[in-house]
Amino acid sequence: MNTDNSADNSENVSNSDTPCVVRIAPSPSGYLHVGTARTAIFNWLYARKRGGKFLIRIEDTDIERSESDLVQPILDALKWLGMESDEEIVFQSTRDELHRKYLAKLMDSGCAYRCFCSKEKLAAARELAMKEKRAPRYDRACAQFSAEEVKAKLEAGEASVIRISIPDGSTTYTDMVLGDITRENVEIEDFVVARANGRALYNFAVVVDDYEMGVTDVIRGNDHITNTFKQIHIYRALELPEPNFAHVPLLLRPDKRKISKRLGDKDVAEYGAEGILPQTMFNYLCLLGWSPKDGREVMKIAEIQEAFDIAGINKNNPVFDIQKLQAFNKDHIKMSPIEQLVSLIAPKMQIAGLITSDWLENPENRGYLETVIDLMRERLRVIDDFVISAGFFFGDNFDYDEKGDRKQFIPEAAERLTALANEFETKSVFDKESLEEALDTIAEKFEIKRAALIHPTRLAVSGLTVGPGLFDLLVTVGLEKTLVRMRKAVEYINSKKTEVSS
RNA sequence: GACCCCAUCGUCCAGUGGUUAGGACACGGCCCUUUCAAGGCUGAAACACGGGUUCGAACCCCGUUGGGGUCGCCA
Repeated sequence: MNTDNSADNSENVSNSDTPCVVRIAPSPSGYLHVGTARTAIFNWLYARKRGGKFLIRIEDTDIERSESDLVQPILDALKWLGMESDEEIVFQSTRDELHRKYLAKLMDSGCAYRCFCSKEKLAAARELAMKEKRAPRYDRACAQFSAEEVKAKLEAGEASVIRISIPDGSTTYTDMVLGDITRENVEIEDFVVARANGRALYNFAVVVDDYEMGVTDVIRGNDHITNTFKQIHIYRALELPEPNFAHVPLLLRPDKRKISKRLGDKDVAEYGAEGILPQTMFNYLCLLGWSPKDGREVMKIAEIQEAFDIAGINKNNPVFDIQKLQAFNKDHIKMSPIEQLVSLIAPKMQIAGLITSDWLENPENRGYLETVIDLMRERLRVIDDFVISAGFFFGDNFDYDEKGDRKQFIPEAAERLTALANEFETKSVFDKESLEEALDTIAEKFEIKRAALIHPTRLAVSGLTVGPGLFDLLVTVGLEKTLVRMRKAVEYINSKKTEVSS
């Protein structure tokens, strides 16, 4: 009799060949945070792995403003990550009638009753319970009323909500991630399923919608565990089949608090705007709480899809680490197809004023941009780095790095750069070999190390002290610009000299 | 406070009864000397604590501590 663990249990509740329907159910906030994105990813992976369906439902029953300006950003962010609903998107707010139908069914089942208690009375009771260190639970006062009493109150126009009655005993379900979870039913109060105005509340609407949408597997955040017990009792009262449940750990901030918009945690779209690739985000997010167990970390989405197994999801809450996200991004930039990089980088260059909107239409320009990207991609952490570290390939308008200026643009550099520029000019071909040859010639002439020429030249041509190999850099920039920039630097160095002497 | 969940380097992830406890990010050092924000090598760094079970526990059980979540006529 071996003890069950979550992996074994998950095998029991759903075998991997069964077609499934999963859903992600965000509420419209105009914002998709990384936690929700990650939950969506797990759902999506689960569906893809089994050839099932991935659906999106917008839970907008409370928020009056279910305008598309609050919904669209969420959909956009999901799409950015490569996830779209396999069916038409469901808006919970449009299903009021359906919810009411099931509410009537619930009343008929005898598993629910009308409650006439005032909000004030309930709030006071709750407060008292907390103060006395008891769990706040509804006292079932209204469950005692006879049918006649209820009828009379209703006719008298008393406002009432609907509460579900939770039976005695205990409730256990098998979580695909956490294994068996049990709760004493006395801990689950007779919660409200419908408002005084007759509209269904969250837990009830979710059950109805999940059932109607054919959802077979509910994969959501850990924070829904208590809801799961409530929902199970709704399924039972309505005599509907229960789906499988999986509760994935919550994403935490470095200070171990739950990630939230309020605390300034970034929107998924913001990471995108800052130059994180969607495949990086996808990869990093699903590795928070899951791994392929074989040491692989930086993976393509197809690889992840292949290796994914919900039973392998951890139980503990991981901390979101932006440093590691960026490190992943560096690797994904290296592996990413050039077209993707061009399409991401070009708009940023336009904003930076480095190229015009039609610049890319010229195939020659595109080729040049691709060359530069290939030269630079090795050292990019985020897409935005490109604008900073490769701007000099596209314009002469740059300042010299301050430290580099002090260190490299010493008085002697003027003469050396001039000589080197002249030597470059004599070369019939402008390639790595001849450049290296020219540099060696001048180094010998001045009896200095190559580095004493290389560094000032780099600074003169790029304004930077770091970057790709100098000869690659120069070949890409081209002879003409190289000479102009070197001579411009010479002038600058000379002007520094006169400033000092005057 | 009640209930539920969780617990391996600073962080993420391996490790399910016998391992020098492994990898990644971050951090330190060294190398490359054509730079580094690139690359290579390397170092420091963890089984929360206490009891059991067992010949033997990071791993199984119990407790403690710590962390997280939930406790609305919100979703």
